[in-house]
Amino acid sequence: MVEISYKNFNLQQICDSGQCFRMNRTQENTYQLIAQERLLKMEQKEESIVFFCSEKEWEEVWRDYFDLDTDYEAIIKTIDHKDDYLQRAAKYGSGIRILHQDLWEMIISFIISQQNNIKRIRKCIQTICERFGEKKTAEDGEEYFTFPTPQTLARVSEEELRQCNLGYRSRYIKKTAEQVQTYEKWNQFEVFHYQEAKKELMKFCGVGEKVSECICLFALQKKQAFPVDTHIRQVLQRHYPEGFPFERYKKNAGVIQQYIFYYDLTKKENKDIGQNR
DNA sequence: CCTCAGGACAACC
DNA sequence: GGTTGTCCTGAG
Repeated sequence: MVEISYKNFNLQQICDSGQCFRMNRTQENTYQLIAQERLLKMEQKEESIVFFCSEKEWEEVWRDYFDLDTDYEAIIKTIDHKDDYLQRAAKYGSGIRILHQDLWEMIISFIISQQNNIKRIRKCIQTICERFGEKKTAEDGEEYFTFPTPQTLARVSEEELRQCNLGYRSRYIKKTAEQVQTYEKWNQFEVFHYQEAKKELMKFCGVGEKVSECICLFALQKKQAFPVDTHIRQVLQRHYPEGFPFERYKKNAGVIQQYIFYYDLTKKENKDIGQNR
């Protein structure tokens, strides 16, 4: 068990920021995450977070995964003081961190994400893990499924993928799994710069510009990647009709994007709750 | 019944 | 190089 006190680190905000589809809230203040072939349980306390794993595992696996060596407060401080909207958004989602997730898993996850909503994306991924992943048992006896490997998904038929409700994306996934098998530069993604990584990722079937940017941000730690979906596009039009100041935030634009996304998303949900009452 | 949710791709012009 | 139709599914 490891307990850390860290200012810009909130599990609920990370959960709801739409970057990780295998992290869930299990109870009021407890969460679990399946990543790195492991199941990690966590508890959010007022001033700290408890991770139910050994000190060794925390240092070797999760420290990097949760991007602990990046100072998010410093990024927030670079925000234009006159930019009221961004100030509010960053303050609201100041506990968000950009997770260092697995490349292969992100490629498939964000291919699934196109024309899809978060709830359904989670369900689709859960299904392919249960059907094609490896069943494991955690130390406390809880069973979970790992994300299927490229080898496995390359052998799965398109029809079997369709039965996971992946729709027309089934063909993309099948083909990308096959492409990855024979892709020679796989190990080079760690050294590719942003533009090159983005371009290379778009060679995979079903990966366009938006999906590629998501993969760059959430798997390759390219914090300058700024995925623009229809949702973000609307926000930019509404709040930045003169254009968004990309130059100012260039190397951390992706972090800013996450603040905007999370702020706008949960703000809308709050509105809905208000109307229902 | 139709529309839309965090797009990509091929087939055009 | 820009535009348009098509591709699944489930919720509203």
